[in-house]
Amino acid sequence: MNMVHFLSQIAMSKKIAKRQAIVQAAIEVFSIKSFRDSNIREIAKRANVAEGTIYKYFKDKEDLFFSIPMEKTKGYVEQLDLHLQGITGAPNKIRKFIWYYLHFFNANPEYGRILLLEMRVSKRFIKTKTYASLRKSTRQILGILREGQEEGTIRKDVNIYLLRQLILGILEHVVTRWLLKQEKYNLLERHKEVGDLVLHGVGEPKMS
Amino acid sequence: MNMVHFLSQIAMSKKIAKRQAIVQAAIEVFSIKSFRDSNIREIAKRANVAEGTIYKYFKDKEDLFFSIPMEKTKGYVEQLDLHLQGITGAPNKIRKFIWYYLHFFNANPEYGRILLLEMRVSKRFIKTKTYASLRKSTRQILGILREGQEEGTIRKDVNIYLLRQLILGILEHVVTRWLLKQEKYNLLERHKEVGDLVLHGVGEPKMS
Amino acid sequence: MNMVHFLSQIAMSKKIAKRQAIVQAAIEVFSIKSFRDSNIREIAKRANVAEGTIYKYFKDKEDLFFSIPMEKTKGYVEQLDLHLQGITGAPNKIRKFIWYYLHFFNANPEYGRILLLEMRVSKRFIKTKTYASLRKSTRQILGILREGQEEGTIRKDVNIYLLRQLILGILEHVVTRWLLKQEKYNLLERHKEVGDLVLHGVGEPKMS
Amino acid sequence: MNMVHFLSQIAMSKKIAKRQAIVQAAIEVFSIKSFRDSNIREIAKRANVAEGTIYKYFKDKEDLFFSIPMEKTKGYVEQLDLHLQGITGAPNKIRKFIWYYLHFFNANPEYGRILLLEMRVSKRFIKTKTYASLRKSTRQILGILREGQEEGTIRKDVNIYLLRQLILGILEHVVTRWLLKQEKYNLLERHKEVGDLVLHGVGEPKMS
DNA sequence: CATGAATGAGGTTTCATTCAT
DNA sequence: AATGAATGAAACCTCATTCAT
Repeated sequence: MNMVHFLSQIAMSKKIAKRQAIVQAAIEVFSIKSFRDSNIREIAKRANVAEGTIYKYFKDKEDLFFSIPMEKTKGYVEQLDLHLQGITGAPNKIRKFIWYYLHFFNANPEYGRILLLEMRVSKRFIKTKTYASLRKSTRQILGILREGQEEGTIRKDVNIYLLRQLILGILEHVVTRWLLKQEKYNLLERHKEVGDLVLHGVGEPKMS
Repeated sequence: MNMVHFLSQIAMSKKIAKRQAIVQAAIEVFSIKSFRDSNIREIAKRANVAEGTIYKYFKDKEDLFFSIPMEKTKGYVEQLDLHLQGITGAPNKIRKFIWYYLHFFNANPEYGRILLLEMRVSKRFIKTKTYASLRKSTRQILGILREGQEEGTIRKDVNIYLLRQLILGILEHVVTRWLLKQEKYNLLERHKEVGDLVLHGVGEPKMS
Repeated sequence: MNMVHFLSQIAMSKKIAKRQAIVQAAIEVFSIKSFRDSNIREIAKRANVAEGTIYKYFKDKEDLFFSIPMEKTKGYVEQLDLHLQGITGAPNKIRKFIWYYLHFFNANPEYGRILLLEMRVSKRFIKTKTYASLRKSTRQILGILREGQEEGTIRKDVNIYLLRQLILGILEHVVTRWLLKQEKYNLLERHKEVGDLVLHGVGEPKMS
Repeated sequence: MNMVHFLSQIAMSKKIAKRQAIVQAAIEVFSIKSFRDSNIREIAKRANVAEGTIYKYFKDKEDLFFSIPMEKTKGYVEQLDLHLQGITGAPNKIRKFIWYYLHFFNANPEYGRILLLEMRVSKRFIKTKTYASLRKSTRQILGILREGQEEGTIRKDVNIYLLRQLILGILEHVVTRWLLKQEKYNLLERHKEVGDLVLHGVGEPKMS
């Protein structure tokens, strides 16, 4: 590696670090107020950069906003994959999925507020590339459900797309309520119950 | 009834009508853009009143916004009560609840966008009186669930608060996706499947 | 005239007066700096109105800018018509036209700076309605030139469109130089000489 | 010539070349948008240099802007001199001057837009050294006019300063209109007519 | 009671210029 | 000498709210 290359690498990592700092500041600010109520000045102040600097890294305010899930999604998917490895049987995988979902937002409530309270309901967002890659991450759940149907642990007459909606629906609902109640309890408390409900339904318990 | 009283009643109903017109215009405008992106000017134009007039009926923009669910909630609850009458058994009542929920938003997508895409995730809103009365309407579902546990159609070891979250979670999720996809299909198509999923779960079908 | 009508007339004339005040302030500001270097704040200050008020009367900064010539052009054309009345013969009319042109800008140097130093060279301006009406006012000069050709005082083989360009060219040039030299001399001093030059050309004096 | 000197000469010509590249890029950019609407970033991009580099060669944006006519004027004057050589009689020289003026801008419309639509009307520009040297180039026309008066082809009672204004006025007017009309026709078409008009005036044709 | 003209604070974005590398 | 990241001031425009009529 020659000198120029070496120096450019340092410059590059500095740029990445500054970009990260801006995104982190944006997460903090956007999680308190809505997109419209947040302002660039405060993000710049928190990131310790000038306002104009933000526009060197992001096209505009919306670009910055929608850039937030990119990194976060990557980490989420990678970790989820690790957590699912070595687990056998769809039911156990579903329980793990539920656990990890709650665990993740328990650890990232600020990002949760942005993703679940703002972006999830934004007409603009669902046209974004970021949204596409986010959807991809929920696609793996379908694989688990199909696997369950093949191994006989999940009924074959269930619409797995709707089942996914049920799982995501209750998770989103639980996390959303938790966020709106200012995270006054530990989200993970719920994980076993949610798993039971999703897997066993509301009818009579199965004889074993 | 004397004349003055009579005239004042006419004046009163006129006032109520104008208030209604403003709220209706607000629903139309707030359902297109977010609270911050909507403006009073357009609401006034649609309601055929002057901008200043809105401030005779509502304290400020937020007051107008949060006034929207009041009327709507009243109609929703009344109709839901009627629909549930004469139905026996918790499972049937749950199915009817699901059907009515989907039916209501299928008929009121504009209000749906306001309630589910905006208010449901607003920190301010959950401190509102309106929110309190809205919650009351979802409280009746607990009664149905308890009834089910007593009559033996719902397992006694299920946390009914969480079960309510599951029901509301999937319904909100289904309606939210439908709204974001510009209502391109009929929401009611889903009602039977959702009921099956909630009631039977994902395990092996029960022998009858 | 009923009361409402009467009152609305007062309101109307107030609005017109305020609009006039804004235009006048705009003339003062735009004549000092270029369009881009001028700012709305200063115009508002000079007009004694709030910045936002300007946007009630004009769509945006450019709309305000291009609104300036409207009124002025009207006055110019009307006065010019009066001045040309009762004068016989194209040469005399041309002399009067030259005199009035110089007289007008001698009396309105601020407007001159805006029209001749800014608008005349603006690609945007020539697409404006205002420009169209302005051109109309220079069209009457063609009538005079045609009249001259018919009465035999102007050579028939001269391209009158080019002749108009010559007349406007020298007038614009003379006024432009005067404006750039901070109006240090009286513009009307030039009127006779310019007339001679345009009418007699540079060749040998005609024998009389 | 020693080695160091030789190398420094190469360095020098490289510097000159880079300066030229910047000026050329500036001409391209400034001819599209106004001085204020043009930006250094785009000029730097077109010149294939960094933004900061421009500030090594020019004090600031205005310095770069006003540097444009320097080179161009030099070429214009030199070529004009060549074209006038061997031509006898003021009228023929005036015709040639007109022809060359139109020819030059026909070949350099970008520079024309900068010089005639921007600089010519800039209060700042007329205080520039560049402007002084530009004026010098129009001074030679006075020599031609005096020559004409001495040889009897131009009337002695004509104010030659005003006559120069007439010639420059119509030329500027013709070229300005052509530039604003996006150069849709060939500018040189006009040259003979303009010469006729300037030389013969509008009165009766001279008997020959 | 109704109006709508007026306000002016506030926010996003651009861009000439600097300076450390 | 060249770079280009960083700066931060400046400006247009919007809009909720007020208040005189």
